[in-house]
Amino acid sequence: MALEHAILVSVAEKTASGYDLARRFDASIGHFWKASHQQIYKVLGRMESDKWVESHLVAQDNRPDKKVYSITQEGRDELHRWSSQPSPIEPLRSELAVKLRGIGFGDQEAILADVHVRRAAHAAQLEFYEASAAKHYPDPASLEDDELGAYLVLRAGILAERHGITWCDEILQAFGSDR
Amino acid sequence: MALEHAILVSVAEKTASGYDLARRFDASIGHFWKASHQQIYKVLGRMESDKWVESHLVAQDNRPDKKVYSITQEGRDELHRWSSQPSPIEPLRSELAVKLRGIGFGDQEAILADVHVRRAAHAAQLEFYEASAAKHYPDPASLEDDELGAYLVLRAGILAERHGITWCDEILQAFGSDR
DNA sequence: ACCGCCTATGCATCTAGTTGCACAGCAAGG
DNA sequence: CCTTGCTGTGCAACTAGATGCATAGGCGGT
Repeated sequence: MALEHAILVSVAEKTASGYDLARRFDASIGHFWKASHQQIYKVLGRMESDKWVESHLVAQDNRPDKKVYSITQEGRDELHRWSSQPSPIEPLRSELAVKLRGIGFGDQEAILADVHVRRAAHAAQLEFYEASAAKHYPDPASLEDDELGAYLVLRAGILAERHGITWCDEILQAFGSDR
Repeated sequence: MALEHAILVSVAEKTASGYDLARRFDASIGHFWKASHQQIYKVLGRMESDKWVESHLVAQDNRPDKKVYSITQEGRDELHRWSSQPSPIEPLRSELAVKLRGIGFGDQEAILADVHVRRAAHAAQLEFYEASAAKHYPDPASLEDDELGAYLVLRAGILAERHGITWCDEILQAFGSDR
């Protein structure tokens, strides 16, 4: 269960409310670990009872109060303990693969149309990641260790999208739909 | 929810018991859609009440009876209907990415050791997939459409493992641990 | 004046999937 | 003889996550 730890990393970088975290998950961490705001609030509650984080209420003008969370020493210890354990390799899960496997029983045209859409989505995401890399990490060779982590995560995104595009192209080419 | 459909494809290819399916999932489909035998039995039960499959008991010598499932017309219709819908792009989920993102708060040495292990696992899996491709699909250019599907799924596996290896290498190189 | 969107927090319900356990007979190896 | 492993089917309990709903004030546009 890594959502706790993803939140812990995010809160360790900078204190945040549940709402802030939900937005960060939409914008950055969420590219490789999705979470809805409902889930974030639920997990934050559990993390607070476990003493990994603590919160204080902050009143604001013209907007609702917010509960700002910060990491505790116990939270830091937990992060360190967790990072020293090996992480399981996430199994692949591809509905498209299942469809391809059974393409003889299905609707070939619809599947290939879907592959076209998927290719475009991968291409758009790749463009986004590459723009992000060019903007934030123009000179990767000179990064500090902690920035390096974030950069390598972005690299994973770039590699994954390229992999997705390559696969789509192979599929379309194999079925002669690459026009 | 694609497990139903993964099972449906497998049963459409060849009738099977729950046990057979569990083994197929271990050996082939399971490389891109994991399922435990408990889950398979549960889903088979639901599929039977939905009339997507039907079963009959087969007595055997020196081993327990088994319940052999076959696909119904309704099951075939459902497969076709399902394949004509677009499939959602599966979000990435990488615990290692979370660790890298927070490597400044964690145990760098342990994380890199884990990356070494992971690289080896990807390499072994790649070797397995490539051997499988060489054995079953020596001449990909001349495949029929239905074999093409299975071949392209294997290609996805190969591409994914290569992608995994590339990422591991980038990480190790970036942290100077590539020796 | 009303509509929709943003900030902000959360509960309730449902589903998919994991983990642990149970039963039962046969075969093979030490 | 005993243990381990294979064939075969399943239930029960739990957890993570998705989905839908609720509340509430302010802000900007038509």
